[in-house]
Amino acid sequence: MADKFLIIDGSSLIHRAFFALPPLTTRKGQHTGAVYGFLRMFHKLLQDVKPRWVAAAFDKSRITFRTKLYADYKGQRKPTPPELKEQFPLCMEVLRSMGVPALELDDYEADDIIGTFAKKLDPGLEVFIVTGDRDELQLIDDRTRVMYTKKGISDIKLYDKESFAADYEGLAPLQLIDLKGLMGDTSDNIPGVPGVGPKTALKLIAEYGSVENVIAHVEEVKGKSLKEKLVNNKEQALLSKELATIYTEVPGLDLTLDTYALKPLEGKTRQMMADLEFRGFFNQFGQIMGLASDVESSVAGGTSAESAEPAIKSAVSGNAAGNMEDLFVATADNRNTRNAGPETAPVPDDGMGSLFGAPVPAVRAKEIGFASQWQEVAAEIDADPSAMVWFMAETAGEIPHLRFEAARVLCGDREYLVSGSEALASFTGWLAEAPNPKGTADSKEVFRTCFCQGVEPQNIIEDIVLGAYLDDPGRSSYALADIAWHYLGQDREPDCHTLACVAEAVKQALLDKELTQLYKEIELPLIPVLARMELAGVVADEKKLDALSRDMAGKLARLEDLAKEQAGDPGFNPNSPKQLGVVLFEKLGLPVVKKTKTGYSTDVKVLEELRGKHPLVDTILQYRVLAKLQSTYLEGLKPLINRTTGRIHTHFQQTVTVTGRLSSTDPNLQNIPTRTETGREIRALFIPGKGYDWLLSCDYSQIELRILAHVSQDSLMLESFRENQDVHARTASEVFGVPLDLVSHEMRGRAKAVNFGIVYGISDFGLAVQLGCSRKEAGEFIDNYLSRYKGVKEYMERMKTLARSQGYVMTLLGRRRYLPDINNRNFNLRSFAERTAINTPIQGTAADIMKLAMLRVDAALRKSGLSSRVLLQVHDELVLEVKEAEREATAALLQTEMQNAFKLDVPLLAEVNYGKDWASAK
DNA sequence: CACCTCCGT
DNA sequence: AGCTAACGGAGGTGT
Repeated sequence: MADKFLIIDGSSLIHRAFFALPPLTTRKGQHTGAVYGFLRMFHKLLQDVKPRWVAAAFDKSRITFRTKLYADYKGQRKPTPPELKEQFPLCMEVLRSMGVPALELDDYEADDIIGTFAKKLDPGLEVFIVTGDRDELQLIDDRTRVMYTKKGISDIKLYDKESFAADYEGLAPLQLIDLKGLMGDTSDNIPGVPGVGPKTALKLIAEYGSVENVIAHVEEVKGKSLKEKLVNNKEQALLSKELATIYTEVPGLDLTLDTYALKPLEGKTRQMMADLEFRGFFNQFGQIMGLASDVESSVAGGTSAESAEPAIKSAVSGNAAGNMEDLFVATADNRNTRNAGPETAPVPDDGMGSLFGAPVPAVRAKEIGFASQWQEVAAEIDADPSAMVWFMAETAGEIPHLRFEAARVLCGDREYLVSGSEALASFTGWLAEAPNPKGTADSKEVFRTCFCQGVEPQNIIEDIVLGAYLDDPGRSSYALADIAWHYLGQDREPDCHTLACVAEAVKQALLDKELTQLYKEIELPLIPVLARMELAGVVADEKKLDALSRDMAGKLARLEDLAKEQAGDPGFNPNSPKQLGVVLFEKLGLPVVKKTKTGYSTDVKVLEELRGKHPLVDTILQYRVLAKLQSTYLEGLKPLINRTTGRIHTHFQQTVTVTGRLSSTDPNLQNIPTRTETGREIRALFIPGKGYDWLLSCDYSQIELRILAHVSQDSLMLESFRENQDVHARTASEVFGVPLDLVSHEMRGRAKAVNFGIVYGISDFGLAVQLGCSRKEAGEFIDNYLSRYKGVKEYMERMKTLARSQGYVMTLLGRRRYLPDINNRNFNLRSFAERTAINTPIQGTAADIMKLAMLRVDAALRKSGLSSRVLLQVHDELVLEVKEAEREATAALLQTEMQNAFKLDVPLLAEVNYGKDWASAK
């Protein structure tokens, strides 16, 4: 095989790494997340491609040669965040210290440098280009392949001529420039032909081969408007093609191969990695690139305990488990209390996770296709009832007919691949019977599926996705592959082996952080409860929904006509904020109240101010309210009514919010309208299902403020709740200095806003906006409040100090949230982290308590033998459907369990209401 | 896909 | 000097 030359598009990859990975800073505040991600990727590439030579290319400035040509094009590049900008030179420095030339030129982009390499290098070499920029696919030829990071930094697709053709309708790589000529590329300031998107462009180029040929045959093109566009914009198309073309004749590049040969690492690289706090990284690269003599001797001599030891360890185990975790945790976590990470998972090198397509596992899984085969396997597994079983199941079908479609099972070193309906049915039953402890990745789906099959899984003692979420709820993804990347520092297939390896790391992290109890006693047991709620679903009265929707459609049509008339434009779209902005502020000349990033703001607040200046404003306000209700809650709900059950089955997400709350999707049933009259009509569509008579709702009263009273131990607040006062009125009385019985409605309203503000981590500005008063006035309210509620003030300070010193805050049940920006030099980021430090313990504890309550309610209902069932959770409210005969018993049970879910230093109050629909259960 | 707007706790 | 109340999901427009 020919020797390989690897060319790295440094600019695009660092960019990718920056957005794909969590931010990371050194103790000194140097941002290193993108450099870290880049190096991680580089390491992987060295492993997988095994190049003999490596070069990296960078853009010198963001606006360069080709884009300059069209610098006056209306679009502008988004500004590069400073945290990212500072990492480019850093990365080049690291690469150069490793002996990898990092090239940048004044007049050429990284693309051009790469293109020139690709074309000018000795034709006997194999060339690999790695990039996050699709443009570079045009460089593919017989010996040049492009590794394109499809998403994030780990999902890499290797393109050669064939795979390019497969993705681009049989086009040759170079025809990409023709495609760009027509469709343009906003991110590169390439205009293309307006109105021609990827689909049309692909069709045209597939047919005509090039932009020039499309223009030559423009008369044959079907579609009048398309033809017109092409004719009117032919110069622009040709220019766009030119802009998209990578220049491959960059002069003055050093093409001597020796310059790019990989060399052993020197001490300076080790120093640099240490400065960046990339512990362990140096040794990983060292294993591939070798070490120069100055480093080897120091390792052998054991002068540097920090790096020498891991070098030996990872050399022995042949993997880098734990390093990744160390690195990420180093920024956000409490560095003092963490123990050393590397003893996490033994990661067998099974050859998985190659960048090049499906890897072959070391040991093939045994395929199980018949029930009898599974029975044999089950007997083997059950022979040791303490043996841990890891499994991953794929499900198919819809509620109430969910079923498993395939399952992978790992027990010890035996792995099975179960398929076929009989074998899977047997497997499903086994989940409910086997004594073995089991672990998986998304157990809610397992429970849902098993419940549909009439069985209840037993001894599911691990859900790794959930565990990873508790370890750090702020991550952007909890897909198994991403979790594996995080904990193991490797690209891994999301399979049982990965699951088992990651599990060790996750379990250890939870132990270290004292999260195991929250995990085992609350979050895991909650899963089947959520699964039952989802399967139960809730009935929306479809007839009324249709009627309401028709009614609404009529009103909307009339308002739309009116709006068009008032705007003086029959093409006016009242749904378009952009068009509205033009009409209001340019055509009608109304004063601009507020601007958004991209234009005029037309939100409610703005329109309210403009009310009376033009009749259109009022029309739009009315239109907006109805349009929202119509599209989101009427038309939006319709397709989500299950055709079999006739009910709406939302999905409760347990690993989304940073504070520990649940979220609800498809549809979101946690934001059904309630405030306006029309809104309540929508809420009233939700009714008890067949066999039930009432919707019963129980909600916590002021739970967040009660938690604030508890955690702050503020004497006024404690007293207020212990005496069951109206807190907002009491606050008004304190802040405005009037006796409780003289508090006016308005004063109470303002005090209420202040109380909310406190919970959110108040600012005078925010409160002023909320109250519609001056900032000064708002500031005085706050000062007044804090001088009366001293304990609250101390609490706020305490949380900020705590966050600053340990890097995270906790809820009462120990749930953590990391605040990496708490010491950031950027005022806005720091302030945000400070407000979060105040809010999260409150909001998160409320979420904890609600979860406890759900477990208690679920258990108590089952024990009681009542047929009432929980359908929905809306943060501080549970909604159940109940039979008339069980109404009072259920209400009593519900209230008791909710109020006693957790012991605070003030009483927890929960109020029950019931009705024939959700609106009247209030 | 980013942005705006708006629904809830 | 400038920007600021916490946590979410969804629909629509326009690139």
